[in-house]
Amino acid sequence: MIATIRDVAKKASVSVATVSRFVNDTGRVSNETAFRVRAAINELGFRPNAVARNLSKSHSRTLGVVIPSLNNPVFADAVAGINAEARSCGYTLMFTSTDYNLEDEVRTVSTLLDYRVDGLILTVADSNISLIPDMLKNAGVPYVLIYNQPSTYQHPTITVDNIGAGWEVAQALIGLGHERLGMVAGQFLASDRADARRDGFINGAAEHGLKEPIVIEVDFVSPHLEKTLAPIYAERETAPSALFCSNDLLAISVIGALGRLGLDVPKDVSVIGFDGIAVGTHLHPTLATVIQPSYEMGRAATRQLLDRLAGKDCPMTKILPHTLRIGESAGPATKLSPAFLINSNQKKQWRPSK
Amino acid sequence: MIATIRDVAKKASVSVATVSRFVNDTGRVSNETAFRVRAAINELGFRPNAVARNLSKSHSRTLGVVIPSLNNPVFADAVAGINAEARSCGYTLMFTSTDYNLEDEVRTVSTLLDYRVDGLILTVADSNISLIPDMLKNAGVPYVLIYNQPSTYQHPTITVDNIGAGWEVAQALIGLGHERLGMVAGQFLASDRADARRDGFINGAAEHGLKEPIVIEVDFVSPHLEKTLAPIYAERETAPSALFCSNDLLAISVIGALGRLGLDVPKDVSVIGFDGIAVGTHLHPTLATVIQPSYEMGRAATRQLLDRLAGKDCPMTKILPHTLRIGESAGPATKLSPAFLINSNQKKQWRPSK
DNA sequence: ATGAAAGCGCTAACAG
DNA sequence: CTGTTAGCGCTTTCAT
Repeated sequence: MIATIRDVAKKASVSVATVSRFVNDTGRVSNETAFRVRAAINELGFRPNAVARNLSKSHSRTLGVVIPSLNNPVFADAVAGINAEARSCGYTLMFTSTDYNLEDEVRTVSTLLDYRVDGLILTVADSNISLIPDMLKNAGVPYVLIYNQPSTYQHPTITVDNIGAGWEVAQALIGLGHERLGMVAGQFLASDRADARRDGFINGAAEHGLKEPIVIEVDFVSPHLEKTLAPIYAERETAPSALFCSNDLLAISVIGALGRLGLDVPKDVSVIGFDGIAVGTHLHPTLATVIQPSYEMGRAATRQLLDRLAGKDCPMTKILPHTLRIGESAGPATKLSPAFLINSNQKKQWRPSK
Repeated sequence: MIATIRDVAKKASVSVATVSRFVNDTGRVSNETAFRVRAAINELGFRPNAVARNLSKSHSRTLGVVIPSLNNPVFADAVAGINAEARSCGYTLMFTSTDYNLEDEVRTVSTLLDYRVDGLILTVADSNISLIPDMLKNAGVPYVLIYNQPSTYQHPTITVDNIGAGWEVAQALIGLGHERLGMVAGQFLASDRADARRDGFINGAAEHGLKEPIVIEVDFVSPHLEKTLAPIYAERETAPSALFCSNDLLAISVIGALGRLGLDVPKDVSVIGFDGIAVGTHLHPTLATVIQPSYEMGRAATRQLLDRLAGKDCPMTKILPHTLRIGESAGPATKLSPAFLINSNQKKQWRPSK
């Protein structure tokens, strides 16, 4: 069995109080006593039991992290940021992913609460529906939402301007000459952030008098995507010449599906995603997208939470800046002509001007 | 302050022992007592303090997870599997990523040990160098390595046959007519598994009398890759016609870099990765790769760890099956001719026969 | 500067 | 069936 503070005390012929003081550097300890204690600790390989300490003090130096899925790199990046910041402040993470399962969400938060995490960082499926933020607020447990876009700013949140970004995407696409816009949203459609992105996008389109973008909802990524897109692109004259996808993963799949339908991106259709996941920059064509500073968002959320724990009062909502990257997957609209029926293989790729 | 077991006991006019029995369903409690206790619990919103419980019992129902990086989806997938299995067994995860930093590795493991996790699931940078497995073994803390490929099987490990897979890749490439093979490895080269993959690959090549594949080592993914590859592909006659990358992320970058150098994959160069990350199937061309059952590996590791905790003795090493997927990024070798200097844009893509 | 002792919230004998 | 009580390992007054 691993040595306890009592073992150390005995071996050093001091009281446990002294050992405790030495270990935590709280209160004076004479030099020679310190020497003996240090020796005992090393001999015994003593490491203070954090569980016992946590029970004694009233905190755990532990943060709960709950996100929908690690599958999406955007969350993985945020967790990396959370991890970095938390560790550098002496906190360790209790982590769970919920797979967008509402019940799991509350179950997992309850468990984390049982472990008495000092605070929680979470992105819930839909912050306008989830009971969790209110539950946390009532319980008096510090927390901050990340990525979520509550319609009212009553919960601490780190996010980007999803509406504004959606609007910018519309502007950019219109600027490239596109007139028939579409949006494709995945499981995220039932999510506050996807909603916001769509609203901004549709507004942007409306502002230019374009007819409302069609919204294509897809349930699962892989096989259905092609089937969903096929009928739409059977009629090229009416099909969107530019597609805004609610996230990068989806955008990548859409590009693939479009390719398999014989359509070239960006020559035939422009595609733009959301998130700015790293892999997008390595693709060919590179992925046009709205970049969220995910890692930074993770850090910011952690910092805010820690500040809150320290009693500082922080701004309720922090909007981090996003960046629109017009990668190669988005290009100028080309006028449709009967020629579009001919599968010309010229690779005149449009490249963004720097 | 949140209610304690004592508050409940008082309100229900019973002893704490009875409340404890009721909560943990250990020992009989009369119906009417149960009724009162339940009422008190609900009224007070009592939730047992897991920290206190953990101190009392000698376990924490907590598992430590340490992996190099969440940046690589392959780890994210494994963590998802760990999360699923652990949660279904009532365990929660303490998570940290180390960014391949050796010092961080031991620091983080120490912290996890301080929190008295019941066991650890980890992939260390290089299990043949890391002190951690031995440290854990000596400390008597249950653990299992995942993805690692220790040269001697003295640590519980869940992995795939990296050597065999590397060998198969060589065979497959040779079967496609390739004679000049190359391997490109990233930060992973200082890793046991990348080593194993390379060994298998080189052996496979040697078996067919091919000259030893060149090994291209790259430090960072993004910009340097092109610079590294450029001089090699300046001389097409000697440059590898097929590249085996130590992981999928790297393979995707290589394909991108090659493209920017004016080389087409798979027409000019075949590229095959390792891991089987999901995004690979959505690319165009789809990524050829060795699929590891990452999610399953995470689950298997967790199950094995839990079994070990339960006292069952498990096989030291468990090798899960991998699958070679010849995606579109790997195709038949084309004989070089002076024509290769001409940038012909025919899109005659090779597709794997099912 | 150091020790004694009372908790932190819960579990688990041991009595009754 | 239920209550008493002694820990679990550490922190923290309060004395000395």
